[in-house]
Amino acid sequence: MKIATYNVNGINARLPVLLRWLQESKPDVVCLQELKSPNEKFPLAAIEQAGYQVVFHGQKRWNGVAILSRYIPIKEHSRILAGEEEDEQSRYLEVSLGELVLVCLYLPNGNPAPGPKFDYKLRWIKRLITRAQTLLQTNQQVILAGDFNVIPTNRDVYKPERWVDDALFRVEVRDLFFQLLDQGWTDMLRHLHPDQTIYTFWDYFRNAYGRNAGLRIDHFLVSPELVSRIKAAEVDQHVRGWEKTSDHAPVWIHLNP
DNA sequence: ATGCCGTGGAAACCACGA
Repeated sequence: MKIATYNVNGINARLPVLLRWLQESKPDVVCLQELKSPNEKFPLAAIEQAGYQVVFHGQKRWNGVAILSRYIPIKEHSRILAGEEEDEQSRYLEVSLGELVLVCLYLPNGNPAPGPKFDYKLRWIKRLITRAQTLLQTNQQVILAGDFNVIPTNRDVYKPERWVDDALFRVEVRDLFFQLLDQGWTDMLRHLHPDQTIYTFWDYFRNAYGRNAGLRIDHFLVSPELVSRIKAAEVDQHVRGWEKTSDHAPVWIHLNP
């Protein structure tokens, strides 16, 4: 089973690219982030016509997450990450697909740091840590996938020294990310490519993609019993080179039965 | 080293992203 995550940066603006990539890559399950669309404007018919059933949680201007599945019925658990009642940003979708529990997440960017947005990011990761611990304790097969907006280490960014004060790379954020990993999750892209430079995002300007000035911020974290079943984890990097493309590239894993 | 680009919504600019 091929499971992908893709920050589309606007589902309606990205629809042609998304459909082209679905046709080419043929993922069985897809987590989407940054829909930037209210529910009533979500292009449901086009995605269903491409062969997917969909669960989505849109929002008027920003954020928004969705899960697509070709064969396995999606059973929604939650579209809320517990721990902050007044949080109305659509950034979390937790479902089950057969035996598998899948979380699609869009972690806050957090810039500028320090500031209220950075504080919100730190609180959001702490809430995720709490939920992730609960999920691990159920001994289910769990995958946390999405745009974490966290650069884990120096080799996940083209020029680390330029990013030390950025909310994606600040030490508080990375400490929390590794606190999450220490619960027992495996960062699958890094696990299968320990020495490779891997990026999933390239800025639109300064020819960032052409210069390969990228960041690795889209991740697959998987629970312990799943690790040995995952035979591949890759970035569809060429999609970032398409016309009218997102600033993120799709990322995927292959899960053996 | 910088939202320099891209998107959406509202209103011919602004908020936001990373």
